[in-house]
Amino acid sequence: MCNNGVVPTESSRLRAMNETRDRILDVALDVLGANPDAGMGDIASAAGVVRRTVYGHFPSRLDLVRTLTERAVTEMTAVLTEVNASDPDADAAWAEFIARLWPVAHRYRVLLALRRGEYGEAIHGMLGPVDELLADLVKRGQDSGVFAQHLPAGILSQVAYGAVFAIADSDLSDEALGARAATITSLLMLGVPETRAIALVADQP
Amino acid sequence: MCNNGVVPTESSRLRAMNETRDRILDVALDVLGANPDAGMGDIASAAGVVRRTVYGHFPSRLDLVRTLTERAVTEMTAVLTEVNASDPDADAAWAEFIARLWPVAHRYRVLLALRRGEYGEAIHGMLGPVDELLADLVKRGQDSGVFAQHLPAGILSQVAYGAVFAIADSDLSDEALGARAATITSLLMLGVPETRAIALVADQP
DNA sequence: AAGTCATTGCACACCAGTGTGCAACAATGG
DNA sequence: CCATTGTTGCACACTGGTGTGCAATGACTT
Repeated sequence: MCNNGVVPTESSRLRAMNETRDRILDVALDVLGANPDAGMGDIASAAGVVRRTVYGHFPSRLDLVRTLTERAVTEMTAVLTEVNASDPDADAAWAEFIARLWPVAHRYRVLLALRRGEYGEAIHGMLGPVDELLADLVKRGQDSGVFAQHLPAGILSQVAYGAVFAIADSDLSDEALGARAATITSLLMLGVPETRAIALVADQP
Repeated sequence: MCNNGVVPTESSRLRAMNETRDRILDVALDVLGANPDAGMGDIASAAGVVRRTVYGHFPSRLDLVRTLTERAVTEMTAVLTEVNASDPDADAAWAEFIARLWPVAHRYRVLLALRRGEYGEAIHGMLGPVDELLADLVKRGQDSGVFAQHLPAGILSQVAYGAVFAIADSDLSDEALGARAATITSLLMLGVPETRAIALVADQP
């Protein structure tokens, strides 16, 4: 009676099953990214699988989106808490955060669109913790004088990282340029002077 | 044989008809603003009218959205061309533009959401001229050195006025504060120094 | 008074997407 | 070899929105 808990050695069947499950999730990000209104059928065929199979892994469309969101929240909070604790300066923390968040944001940019309409409330609720961490960081920057105060921290943080997603969404061919541009732009709108913003970006690897 | 062209004196029937038509359009902005996926039925009942009547004025949902977009484009280009010609400094022009655009942007903020999914292409196409004017203004600012160049003018203008719409979309209770915040934020992300941005906003009535 | 016509209230067909049920199939594991 | 089980392909019912057709109504026009 071994293998009583979960996934000790993962028999080949289970591995295959998880692979299709993961593939569905990965593909769903792409497909929904291209068209947020895509149906389960579109996702299924894009994943090389039948619609019925998708429902085998995710009882409903909402479950799929929810799982996607969970992933995003997990990855984002991980980056955010880590950076938040390590860097004493709010502006440097923001710069590092965006730089490290960029690949994630680029992958999950569809969630911004999905936040409206239909599952908006569910997604919005799950993204709450991320929003709070973000607002805290901006608040810290405002209190220490490195960020502007023309907007309350809650809204300013939303608008700033909304811009990051917007840039991630724009058809920018160069990936690295996008990351730098997103960092600089968000820093600028947070009230960081251009010279300082450029210096911060230059520090990034 | 008078009244051969259009609307010379508008008999009371025609006036009533145009009133309902305009009411439908006005209400549609609100309803779609609250929920971009709202159906013709929702719009109809919100306008105090039956669904069938809406189809009497607009043969299809697309026609309605198109009319809405036409309105927005007309109002926006009017403001934009006027401001663009009058003000020699790009940053001052942008500040005035946003200030005057604000009420319009606030009304038509739904178009930002509608730009994706379903009618996205149609709307995007109609908004083309506005995008160009906007990009030209930003380009002018970049060439004269008042705007930053971390992003190409086309994308930077999109992101900047995307932020304006985002602020218009945020649940900001104070209207006047929203306009000022939108102007300052967009100026900041265009690379205008905070002091200059605040000075420009202070010049606004 | 008679006619015009926007509006109404119902009817309907149509479409697209969702979610479920079930019998077959095929690869894996004992 | 046989049982398990993820996958498949087809079936179906259901929902919700779209767009159309048509007779009846009632206010306005001539």
